[in-house]
Amino acid sequence: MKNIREEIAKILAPAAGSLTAEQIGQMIEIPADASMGDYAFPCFKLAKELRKAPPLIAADIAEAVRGCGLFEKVENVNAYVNMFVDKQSFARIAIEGVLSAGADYGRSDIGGGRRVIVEYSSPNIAKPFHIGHIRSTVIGNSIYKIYDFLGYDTIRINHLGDYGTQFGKMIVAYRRWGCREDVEREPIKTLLGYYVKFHQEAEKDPSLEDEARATFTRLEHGEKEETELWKWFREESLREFSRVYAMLGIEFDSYNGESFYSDKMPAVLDALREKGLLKLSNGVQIVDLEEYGMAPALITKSDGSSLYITRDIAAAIYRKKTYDFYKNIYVVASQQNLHFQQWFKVLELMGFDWYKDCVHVPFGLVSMEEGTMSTRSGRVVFLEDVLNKSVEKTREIMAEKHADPATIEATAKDVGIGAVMFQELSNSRIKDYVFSWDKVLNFDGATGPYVQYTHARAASVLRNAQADEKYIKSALEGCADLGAVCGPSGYELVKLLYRFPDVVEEAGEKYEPCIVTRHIIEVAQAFNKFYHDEHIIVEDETEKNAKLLLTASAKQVIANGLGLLGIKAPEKM
RNA sequence: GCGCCCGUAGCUCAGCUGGAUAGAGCAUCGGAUUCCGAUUCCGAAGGCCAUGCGUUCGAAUCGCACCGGGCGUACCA
Repeated sequence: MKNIREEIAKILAPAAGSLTAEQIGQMIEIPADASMGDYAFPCFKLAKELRKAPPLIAADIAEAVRGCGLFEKVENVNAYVNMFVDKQSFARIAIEGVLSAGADYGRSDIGGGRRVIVEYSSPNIAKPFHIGHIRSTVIGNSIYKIYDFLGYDTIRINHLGDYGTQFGKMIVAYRRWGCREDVEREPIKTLLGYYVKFHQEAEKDPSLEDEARATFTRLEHGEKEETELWKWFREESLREFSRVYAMLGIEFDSYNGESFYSDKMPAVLDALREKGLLKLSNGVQIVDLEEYGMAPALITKSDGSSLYITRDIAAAIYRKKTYDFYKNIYVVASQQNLHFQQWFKVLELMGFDWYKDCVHVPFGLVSMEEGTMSTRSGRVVFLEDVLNKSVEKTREIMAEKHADPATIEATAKDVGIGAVMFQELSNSRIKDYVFSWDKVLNFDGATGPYVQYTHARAASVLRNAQADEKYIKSALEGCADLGAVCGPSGYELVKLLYRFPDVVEEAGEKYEPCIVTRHIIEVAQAFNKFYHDEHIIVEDETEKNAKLLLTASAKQVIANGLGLLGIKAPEKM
């Protein structure tokens, strides 16, 4: 597809002093107000070099560029050169771009097949999947899809929290108060109950904590009884998690969690020792990071058992060896910022120059009105409950709108679950938020169902016009006049569709799926406005075909965008 | 205490690699359907962009200070 910004930059370059076309390309703006042009070039920066007032420069550039065929109109307003691209040419470039690429529109090869690891979700085993876990899961999934789309060779890793002192606690609790049948009947809720009880009892009797630590140490040493219990808890938990992943439509290439690196830690300790990085402090082995303004990194506990930074270091080294990554992305809560800084610094001190390729992608905290979510106090909202309620609500709304039962059956899940995922991907990752049932079950305005509805509506128009793929393809070839989609609302939509590939790229650079989310909301709004302003299925063949091409393009971009968010785009709802 | 993050309309948030008049959604009020799907669309109202100083032709955006909130800060992850 033709890149219009580059074309313009080439045209401007001869008149813009010593700036290169690339520099100009970066300076070209898209004005907020369409009456100021499709593209604009501010001339302030040229004033020094050309020793002339910016408005005069703008006038000169406008004059020089005016004759070129790409523009319908060129104006100079104060220091700006405002360029109005010939609408029909633009519409043709945009629509052909979308429809010829189809589901691949927005895909690129800037990744060049380089390998990128995305670690996300990574729940703690034996604890329920609650609403707080959805963030890493859904954001990470979308980042994976975006990187895949950008041409990277992408690996998805679920770094399960399946190790550590918490399992010592669980085993201790199970031995004291546990019952095999209960666990088998309802594993996670039962295990959670033990975990909660452990903390209640430990307040009265702190020696339980020591017992838990000792039990984890036995597990780490491979003691048979502890290992068997641990394996059992792990299997039961994974079975429940996979049910939630199936609902969300999320998959992984690897479930190698913390325990996987258990046998790879002695090598890490050796390497640290060899580099002279290990120091004994209060009976604990640490890496001193004081000169970097950080608290020390705790490598082993006083009883010699491992801590999570040690496992994370081992995991990073293993991944470099196994996958030789170009980029190693961790989608983990912002609470762990310091942990990541320490960890990456230790990698650097160990002499691994690829520490620079490790990226922590943090996100904000989900809390409840009652306060921070806490598994051990039982103050949690289960994700599965949220998803089920959302699907139920969707069913009710669809029934109210007189959708037929077959459609409800086919799409209520996609819409209900999509609504929850969409909301999660609507705001900047870093924002904290307070969970609210009212909010999560609100489908009005800029929500997933709104965007999906728009997609279904576009699909419906195409069905009514009997405009299947074949029809659209031949219409594209035969349609000489796109004037019908160059009215105000049609052209706004055209411009948004054209920008989609840039949007995907930016979302990848910034690790921000919400950039995609917001863009497809804009596309949906623009399409709905177009739909209201213009009648699509009209008598005149040329006009109708142009409008159908735009409708098919909008539908495609919405579908591709939703796809990058991991959300389905229903044909009917 | 120290470190990191957040502060924009009544609420939830975009905009932050500086650029033309600061934008959405929700809520409120008022409109639009003999016509392709009203989970729609249009309009009104709503702002010392937390505060102060600085840098700049130009600051919501950059720097410093300060206030408010969140998170983290040695044997949990």
